[in-house]
Amino acid sequence: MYRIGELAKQFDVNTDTLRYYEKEGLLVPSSVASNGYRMYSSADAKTLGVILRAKAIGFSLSDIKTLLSIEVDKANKECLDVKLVVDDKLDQVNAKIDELQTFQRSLKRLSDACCGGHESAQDCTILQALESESFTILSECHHD
Amino acid sequence: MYRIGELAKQFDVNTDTLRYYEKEGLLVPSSVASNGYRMYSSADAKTLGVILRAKAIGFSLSDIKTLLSIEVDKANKECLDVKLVVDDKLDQVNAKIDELQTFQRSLKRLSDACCGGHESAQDCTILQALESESFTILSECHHD
DNA sequence: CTTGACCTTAGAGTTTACTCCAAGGTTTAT
DNA sequence: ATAAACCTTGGAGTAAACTCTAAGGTCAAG
Repeated sequence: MYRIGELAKQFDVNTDTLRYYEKEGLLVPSSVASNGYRMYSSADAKTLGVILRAKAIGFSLSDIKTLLSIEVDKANKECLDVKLVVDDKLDQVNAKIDELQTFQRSLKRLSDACCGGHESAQDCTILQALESESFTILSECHHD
Repeated sequence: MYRIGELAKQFDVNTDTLRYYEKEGLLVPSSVASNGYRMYSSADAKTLGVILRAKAIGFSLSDIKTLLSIEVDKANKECLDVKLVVDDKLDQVNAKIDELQTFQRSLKRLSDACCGGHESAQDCTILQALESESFTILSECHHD
């Protein structure tokens, strides 16, 4: 059994984070001592490990909650249930990457077009592009 | 001169958004009518265009504020000043893409390893991976 | 017996970019 | 005259995942 500070130190998180996870129903300490202190079992510690690993690969706390609820009722769940969560997140991540790559292309085009020297910004191609109403086309142009 | 609702309709934004941009110092209407109505000039409209285009390519409102402050003092600024903002944002976008691609690889590996069928989740490879302390290595493993 | 390190709760603050609401004033049309 | 469609202000609410503060209780060491 660990007190909150011990568990927090072990996993290098803030004690407030653990209280927050409890409030969110992700990690409820398996018992409470007579002095009111939260007491975490090694199963709790294992669960925290799962939470942090899931976070590290991009799951939101809400996703993780779903995953943990499947975990506790494994016997009555199917692989499909688990895979759906993962594939859903994968779709979100892919969509976000696509969006950022669109940003990236536009920014790179702006950057490459600009001399970046000590010349006056009066004629800066970047500012001109941002002022130009036809610039939006750039971010949607797919025939590079 | 446009009233706030006219400008909002023209650019398909909420009037509250325009008031918010004003509060943030991004777009201050060039005059206020005697009845207290905000009056936007066509220069203001052009600035709004710049703001929305900059937003569309991934700049935050704070970035845009910097860009606009350069814009109004173009004569005393250099191309370098502008390019630094763009390159800085490009670095941030690239970093975010890298992070998401790490997520993507981990998620894809999880997904691919799981049958996704109607089998019991008891032996699901995804759940096993999340429970395994050595799993973190996967997200950092570069020798595919 | 007091100091310091620990723990408790409830609640507020952070960030970003809005969005909504209430209560009221203005303008235009019928 | 009155309704509809505008506009004003100030302030609260939203999402996500914490982080911090205040005021106080607990515990071990010196």
